[in-house]
Amino acid sequence: MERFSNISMAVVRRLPKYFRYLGDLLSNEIRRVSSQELSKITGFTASQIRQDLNCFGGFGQQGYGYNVEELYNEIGKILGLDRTYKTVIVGAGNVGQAIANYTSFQKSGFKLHGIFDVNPKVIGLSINDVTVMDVDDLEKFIKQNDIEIGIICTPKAHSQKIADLMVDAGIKGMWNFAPVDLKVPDNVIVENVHLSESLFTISYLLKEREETTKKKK
Amino acid sequence: MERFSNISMAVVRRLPKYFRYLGDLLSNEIRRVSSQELSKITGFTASQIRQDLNCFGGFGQQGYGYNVEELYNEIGKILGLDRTYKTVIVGAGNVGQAIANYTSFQKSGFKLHGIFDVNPKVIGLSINDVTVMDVDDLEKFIKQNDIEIGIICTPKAHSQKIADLMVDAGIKGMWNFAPVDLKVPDNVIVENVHLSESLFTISYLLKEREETTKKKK
DNA sequence: TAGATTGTTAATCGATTAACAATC
DNA sequence: TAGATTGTTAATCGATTAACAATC
Repeated sequence: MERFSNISMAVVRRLPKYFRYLGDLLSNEIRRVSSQELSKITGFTASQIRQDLNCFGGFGQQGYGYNVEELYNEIGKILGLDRTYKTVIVGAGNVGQAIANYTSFQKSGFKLHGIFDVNPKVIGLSINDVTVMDVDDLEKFIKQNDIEIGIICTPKAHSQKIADLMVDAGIKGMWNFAPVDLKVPDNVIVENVHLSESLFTISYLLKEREETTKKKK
Repeated sequence: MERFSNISMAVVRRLPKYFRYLGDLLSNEIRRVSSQELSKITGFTASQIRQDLNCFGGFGQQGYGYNVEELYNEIGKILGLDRTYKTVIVGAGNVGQAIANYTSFQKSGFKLHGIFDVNPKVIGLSINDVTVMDVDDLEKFIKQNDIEIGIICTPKAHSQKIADLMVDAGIKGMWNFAPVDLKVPDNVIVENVHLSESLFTISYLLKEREETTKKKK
């Protein structure tokens, strides 16, 4: 995946966290916040917060801080959450179904237009008001409906094939839950959710914790 | 979360990826691999791979490279995958059920001992041979069964409360799917899977891509 | 032995933190 | 105006990459 700007991924990955905490402040009807207060809430340093925000513009005011609502809206726009996205899910197994039923994504603007599977037993079923279709129709569906984001919830062995198909159909981004690193052209975005890698980090850290505790004794 | 060793998290997060690719090589019956070949496969530099592996010991041999099976087993041990872990899921909604049905985690040694929920309608149901219990019994269950890992799949508003309860019951690690940053004591490990943060990264990158494409024209 | 490739140190790069002038 | 807090530059820290001697 090629990058198109000079904003580092480290910064980009903090943006959704700012957005979430600002949303919390907003629902608590807090109007203004300083980088120092945000630092306490988020755990990032005040300096880092000011640096991060300044990548995108001067949203603050000296002596005052940041207007919560304004900053929330601005970061929403930066994240591209001021519009909707057409999505499809491929793979109607456990993960695919869970994502399909996860209403908060729909609320954020990620609209589910189709679910696809190979299994004749699930084709035709309706999940969260979306019918499961045959994966043979995937390419045509993406093209005809201008789908932008493909959510890959297929088994490892089929995932690259599905990704290739989506690329041919002109998909712009993929959210990949399969435990593979997909090969796609530079202009296609892939965001991985590698659950087992996340899980194995826990066992690693548990082990590390145990070893160090032993040593200290 | 306190760290107990001087291995950086950047290194730790690459270990599961090495493990996965070595597993792939192993099932393709490839016996040896050099850091250069691993570099091609993983996308990390050969230098980084050698540095990473050397944090844990000299697994390679000059002039030869690494024995795939040996390295796979060693990294498995480093990740703590040479034993089993007792887990419980809290929250039998979409995500909780998907995780419960995800058999590959069980195969990796993460054994599901219980599922808990507040909803009387789901209490008593059986998911993947595990009965859903009342969350009121969670603390007792964790203590009596020496559960080490708690998987939090509850709504945002209840998650910190559940985490507190687990900490009191002596849980060692948590896999958190709720969109909150849990507050736990230093010796308890928390690994977050913040799905919406991951999703919002896609919309950000799509927008960035679009803007830069426009400019180039 | 000669060639290949590791282990490891040094150099570079990038990200985070500190500091402070600008200014509300 | 005085106090507060940003925006921004400079300093520090840590992670990645390059280089090469060691050695199989």
